[in-house]
Amino acid sequence: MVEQRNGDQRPPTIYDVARAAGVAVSTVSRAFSRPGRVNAETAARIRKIASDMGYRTNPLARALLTGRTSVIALAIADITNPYYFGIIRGAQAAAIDAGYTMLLANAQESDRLEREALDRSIGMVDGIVLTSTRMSDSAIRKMARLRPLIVLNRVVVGLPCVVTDHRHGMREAVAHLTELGHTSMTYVAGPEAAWADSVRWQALREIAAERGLKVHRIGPHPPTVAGGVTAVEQFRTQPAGAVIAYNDMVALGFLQGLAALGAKVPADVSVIGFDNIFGTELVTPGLTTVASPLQTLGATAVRQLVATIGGAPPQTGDPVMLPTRLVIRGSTGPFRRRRTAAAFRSGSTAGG
Amino acid sequence: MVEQRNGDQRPPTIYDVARAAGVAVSTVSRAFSRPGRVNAETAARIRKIASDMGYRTNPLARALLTGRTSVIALAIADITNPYYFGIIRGAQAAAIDAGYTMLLANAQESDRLEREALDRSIGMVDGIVLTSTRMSDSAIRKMARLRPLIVLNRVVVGLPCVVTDHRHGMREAVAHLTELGHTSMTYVAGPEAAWADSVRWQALREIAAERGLKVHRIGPHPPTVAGGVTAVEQFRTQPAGAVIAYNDMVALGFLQGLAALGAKVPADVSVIGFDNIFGTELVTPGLTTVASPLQTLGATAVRQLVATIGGAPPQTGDPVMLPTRLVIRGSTGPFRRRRTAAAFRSGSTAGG
DNA sequence: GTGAAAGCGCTAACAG
DNA sequence: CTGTTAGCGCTTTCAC
Repeated sequence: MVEQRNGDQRPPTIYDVARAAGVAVSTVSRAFSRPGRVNAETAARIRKIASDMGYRTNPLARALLTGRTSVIALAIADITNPYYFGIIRGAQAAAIDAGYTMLLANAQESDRLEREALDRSIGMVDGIVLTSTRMSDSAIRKMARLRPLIVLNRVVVGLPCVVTDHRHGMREAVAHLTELGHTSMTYVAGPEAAWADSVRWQALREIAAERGLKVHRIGPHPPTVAGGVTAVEQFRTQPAGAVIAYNDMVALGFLQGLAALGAKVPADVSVIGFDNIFGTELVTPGLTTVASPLQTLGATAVRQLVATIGGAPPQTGDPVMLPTRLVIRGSTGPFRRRRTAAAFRSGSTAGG
Repeated sequence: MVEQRNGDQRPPTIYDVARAAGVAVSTVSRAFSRPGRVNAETAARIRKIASDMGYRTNPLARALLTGRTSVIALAIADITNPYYFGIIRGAQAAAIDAGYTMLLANAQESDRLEREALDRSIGMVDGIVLTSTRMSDSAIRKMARLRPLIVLNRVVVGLPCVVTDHRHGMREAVAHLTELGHTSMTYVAGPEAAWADSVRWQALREIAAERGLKVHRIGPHPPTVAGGVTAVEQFRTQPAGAVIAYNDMVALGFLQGLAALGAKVPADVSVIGFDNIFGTELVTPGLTTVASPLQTLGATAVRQLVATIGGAPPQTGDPVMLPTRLVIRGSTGPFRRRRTAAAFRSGSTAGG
């Protein structure tokens, strides 16, 4: 009703620019989005005026009309976990490349919180990347019906997924230990709900069967440094010369626990982790680990999502599988039966 | 022109719900936003129908009208840096508490990228938290005119700021070293552009003057592990018994560099970092550090921003200053002049 | 307690 | 090449 636009504080609209330039709003709009279809001079003049006025197109209005916000959501199981840093970074870079902005939805390790966060943001985003989601398959499928969606670190049949080739990684890890003379190894399990844990453990069992190795599983343990520390208690009752941990956090904790016990790494026990997160190269000895392609994981997921948003058919077939790389540091060494046995002799806390 | 709404795939709108319920759209709208002003039965019926249809209000349309998106942007200098994990986490939690969603803008350590990311998202957010921004004061002020804004880890006069009390933290660090008998210390500087670096160094100089201590500054060095490693080269030409590093990343790298040289920590050199990031407790020896209240920093900034968005007057007076806490681990110990001298005797690479 | 109607700022037809 | 116009889906007066 009130005709006085641009009253005072509120930002200038396209109408204000049009009026100032003496052209129609559509011309202003075109001057920005399709410069080719406007007289070059006019376009330049409009742009000058617009920038002088401090005009910026209102992305909300545009999105309401076009249905595109150029924002994608990245759901993360736990922002605190260094594992996700690489993923976030890769995703962010790919998003920027494609002209998208990233909305971060932290699940805080909770199914409910993840759902709520996504529920809030789903209306504002063009697509979703679910990372190590805690949601059920059916909940994921429901979301996928609302928006293009891609699943990271989990396989959901019928949806586009990007995963790491844990099986191959485990094969490399075992080969490395075998070369060092180890024939018996303990797997320190992570959370049972974790997709990666079941894949890794199953792969280890199969490989052990193939090669005639002895494997033993302890856990489950929380996928944290603390979880690794406590795992040592369980381990010492039935020690082995080599330990493969669910992930680096657990491995790092395990290393700490061993040190507290006075056990030497790798002389008494060899330890391997998974992922190659920040910190694994800083501890002493450095942690040997099966590196996940973290940044590539994030970037691949985003790129595929952006393609889907752009109209490409979603890759609902086999999941995209990214390769691992074994990073050998100081925490693995030759098997020495006597040292191992001595280190964990009941009651002993003495080391080298 | 086409009357066929709800044609096929597109989500139901408020009109669809209104039609299905046989009421006016305004009634549907009220049923959600002001349940009190609608007949209770009717409201319940409408909500039932809406949920059955899978209706969800379009946040874009709402935002276009109300001018509120319930999204805030968090600009981060470098997502890769573990320093920011705690801040992100605290910010995220506070945002959720207040009913906001967080948009992450990664600056990738670049003034330009930061500006671009913010430019893209500024239209979609109700407010902005700038963390360790690389932008100039004037650029920051310009942004602040567009949206409520809060500056983290830097003081910009006239804008609301949240910072850590580095001065006090440095005082604690020096007190700790002094108690251990150190009277001479080296400061390993971070990037010159970093606000925290200048504050920390200046504080150290003042404190040293007060107490009659000898301080020496080397650098600047990149605020990374690699930066710390290379700093050792410079340090060994003029060693001291105690080192205060710009931050934990540098300190961690410094520790590595010392180990490579065969120097013992803390017997030959004591090392202190700043921030207490992930990893400082995992290295051997653990890093003594001046802990920053990372989560509190993020949460405080967001809470203040949300208050401002809600109409509270922005706190443009003195910056909010949050306290540090000295975390003593194994990297600091008593001063031993001879050990230090011996460890860095020119050409020597042998340790204790 | 409910309905009708006017836009929020923008873009995409459709005419000229 | 440019102008006119009809909405995108929602909330908010203003009537009844």
